[in-house]
Amino acid sequence: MESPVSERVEDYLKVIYSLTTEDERASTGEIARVLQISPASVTDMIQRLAAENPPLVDYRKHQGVGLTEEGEKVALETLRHHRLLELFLHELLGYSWDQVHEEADRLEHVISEYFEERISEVLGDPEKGLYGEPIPSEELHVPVREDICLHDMRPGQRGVIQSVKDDDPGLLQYLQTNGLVPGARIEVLDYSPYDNNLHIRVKEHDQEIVLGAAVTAQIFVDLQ
Amino acid sequence: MESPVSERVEDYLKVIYSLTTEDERASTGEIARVLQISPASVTDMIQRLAAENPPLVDYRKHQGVGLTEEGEKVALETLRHHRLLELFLHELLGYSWDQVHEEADRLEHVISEYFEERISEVLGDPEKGLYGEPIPSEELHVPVREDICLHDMRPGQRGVIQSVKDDDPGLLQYLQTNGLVPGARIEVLDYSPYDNNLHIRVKEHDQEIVLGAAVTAQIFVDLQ
DNA sequence: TCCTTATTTTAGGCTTTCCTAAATTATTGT
DNA sequence: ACAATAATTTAGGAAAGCCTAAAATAAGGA
Repeated sequence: MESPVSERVEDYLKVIYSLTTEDERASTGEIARVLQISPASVTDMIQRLAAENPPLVDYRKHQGVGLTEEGEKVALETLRHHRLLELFLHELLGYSWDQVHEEADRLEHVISEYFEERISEVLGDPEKGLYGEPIPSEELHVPVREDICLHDMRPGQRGVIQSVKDDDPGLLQYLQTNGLVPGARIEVLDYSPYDNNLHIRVKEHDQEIVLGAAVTAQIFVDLQ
Repeated sequence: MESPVSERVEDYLKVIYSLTTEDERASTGEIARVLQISPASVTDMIQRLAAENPPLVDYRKHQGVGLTEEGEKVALETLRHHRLLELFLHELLGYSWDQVHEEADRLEHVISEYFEERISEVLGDPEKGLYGEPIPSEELHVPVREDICLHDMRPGQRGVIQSVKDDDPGLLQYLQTNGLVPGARIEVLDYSPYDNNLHIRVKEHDQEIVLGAAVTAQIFVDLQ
């Protein structure tokens, strides 16, 4: 009933999962940008995923995609692998923060359930990842997301902007023009301990920006 | 100059390496049997490998294949990954002997050089694998193979028959008909401590056979 | 040696996943 | 509302790996 899925399909589902929120579907273009391929290729794959039995995504022309229950299951399984691997590489093999992501992205597709179990046990069945993000449980329940101040985020962390303190209209304007609005997906690229600046990427615009503490202290983010 | 190679190509090169000896090239049919695909597919792939730049195999129609220096480098790198992974899974993650092989076969293609370094260090830069086989060094030198009596081999070990004591013509005949000749690749499947019998598989014939101590004591094997 | 049998290769095709170029559908500014 | 622009989809095609059936070659026995 559950046919195994290719590594590439896992990649697509993972991206769609991360691009999707309560009431927001993922668009062809966004997926293409994240995966660094052409939009046409994405349409192609999406249609195949929707035609699977059971379907892995819910697709309607020109209206983006969402995951079905089956698709989400696969995405969460992959995500669990990823998070456990990041922790494992850091804690047990001495990887630095910026090294773990790439390795985990390759390993997540090939480790067995047994490998997952073993490293989970060795790590003490953690519920939070290297960056504080929730790790889906073995039964693929996702713990509630945690609100964290952007100011406290560090390189490698990714999340969705949840709220912005709206005292200063000028600041709000500035944030708006840079896409730093609730719902925006961001990733911290670099941190400077000297001036407390954060170098971040705003996924929507595929744009990078450096923010000072005065700004980062006003923004709250759900870790992904 | 060194273009990266697909996982499947690594599989082919690994198999050709294991099927090749001093003066024996690997045949299309053998490779097909090991990889469980059709001979036609093997010819196809072999020809592509020979057409690479630089070529990874040395191919002449109807005369089997051998590895070029480049091809051997890739095979040894993969083999090193495999052996280190087996050791790692067993020693650090508590895998049993019969569980390590399959997992290592998948992981060997995706771990980075850094991962290799890290587990090698954690394991104390070992030179012998889980089954006593030589592990290619970081510079891809293969330690000299060790001659071991089949009688002393245990489940999971694999090797190539090197020599057979030829006192007993009847025994020789028996060994011959079962493919137990120098060059034959074998794998120990089971060991019975009560009667000292070994249950082994002869790869060439994809045939299994149980041998008593009287026989196993006469056969010498190079561990792979 | 010559014929039968076994092995290898060629030919033609299929599936995945990607591409570019062209066509279609949405969105946006006036 | 409607034209210009942006996003998406369709069409046609390529490379990697696999397959089966048929053709070519090698090996072995009388």
